[in-house]
Amino acid sequence: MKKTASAKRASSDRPSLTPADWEQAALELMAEKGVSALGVEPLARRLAITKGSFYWHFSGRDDLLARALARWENQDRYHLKLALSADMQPVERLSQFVWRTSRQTLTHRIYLALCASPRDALVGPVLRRVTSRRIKYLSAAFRELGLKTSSARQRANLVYSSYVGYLQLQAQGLVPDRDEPAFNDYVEHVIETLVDVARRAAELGEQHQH
Amino acid sequence: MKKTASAKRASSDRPSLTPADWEQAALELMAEKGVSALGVEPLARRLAITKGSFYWHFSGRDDLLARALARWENQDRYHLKLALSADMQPVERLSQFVWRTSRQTLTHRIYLALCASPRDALVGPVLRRVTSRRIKYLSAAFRELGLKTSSARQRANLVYSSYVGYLQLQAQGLVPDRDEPAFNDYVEHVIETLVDVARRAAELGEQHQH
DNA sequence: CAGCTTCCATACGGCAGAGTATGGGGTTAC
DNA sequence: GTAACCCCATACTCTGCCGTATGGAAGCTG
Repeated sequence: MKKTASAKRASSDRPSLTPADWEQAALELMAEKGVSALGVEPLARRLAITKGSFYWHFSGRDDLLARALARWENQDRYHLKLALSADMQPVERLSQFVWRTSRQTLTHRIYLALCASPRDALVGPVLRRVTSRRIKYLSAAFRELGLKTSSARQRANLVYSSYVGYLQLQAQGLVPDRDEPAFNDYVEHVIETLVDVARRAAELGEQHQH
Repeated sequence: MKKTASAKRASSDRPSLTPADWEQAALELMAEKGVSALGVEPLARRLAITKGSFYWHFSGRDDLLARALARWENQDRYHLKLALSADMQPVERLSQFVWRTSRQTLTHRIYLALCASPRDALVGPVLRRVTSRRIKYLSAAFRELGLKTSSARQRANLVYSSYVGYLQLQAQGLVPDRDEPAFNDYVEHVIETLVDVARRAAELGEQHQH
């Protein structure tokens, strides 16, 4: 039952931090205070430990940020792969995407934090890759729905823009929380406007083709 | 022709900075590097002057930020007032709002920077007020279009979310620039999806009422 | 038990920025 | 002309963080 190579100290009171622990704590700190708030000493204080530990695992602040971002990107890619492997109809997939926005999960809050620093040399590339992947996912779903390539991409951009904007309004506290009934109404409004209409339009196009 | 009370030094080479100069420079710096990058010494270097000048006009960094934000909020409120006073049909007003997104004007870039720091004690209240005002403007336009109060507010939230999200994608460089033809296509797609459909639905409701 | 590795604590030097103190040049007022 | 005021430069302290150097406790290894 050996977990990792660095969990050897079983008798001590504290189980010796792994790099993964530092990366996860870095992601949580960024989700709360933003990318610029990610520092070595603040993070060490948060973990009730000193810098001596950090600089044994990492070469510096940029190293930590890069590895934490890689960790997050892998998680996000894994989630997308799961969504793709699940055999659902396009409408279900799109609805699922919209509904998933509600969950104030850590992934979304980190994405929001990264959006706040798009010009960062380390954040920028990761952010662009993740965003592109997600938009491609949406675009494929709309194409399966029957839309042309250009229309599907435009609709995907629109849906994704409204997703990102909703995260922003959520951060400002100007939008109903997910436990309120008004939130369900809004999500249904979004699906009706951006998904169902496209489906009906596509069906209309099919009728014309027949 | 006395401009302000502090433009007295006419014979010297440099015309003596006013508080408005500092505030404007602060807004431009924030638009480029974000709210957290707004510091006294960096801004002084930017203006080729020393801190001694700054601390004569302002009590500190927070004072500058608060006054700069107030300045920006007034500008934004003025623009909204202009848009309201212009007698346009609701569809025109909504289209104008969408089209205005394209202009990479300073106001939009500052709004983007503020969105990145919604939890800041000074930024948060200003940001919420401005966002609420704009959404109310959109909601009123949709109500004039014939939508019910709840539907109009939902649609306004959706349009505004897509606006904010588009700013974000624009910052990531993942969206066509406004000089490319693809941009015009996209904007027309947005208007078609979020404005025209609402108009037709409202007309349909009117027909039912008749 | 001696020796090595792993992981962390402590202490230090260095830098960047905030805020303060003080003086000085230029302009206006009388 | 001189006194007062406006605006800015210079020099200073203080704080927070980075990165490094070094030692030490705990565990495994023979």
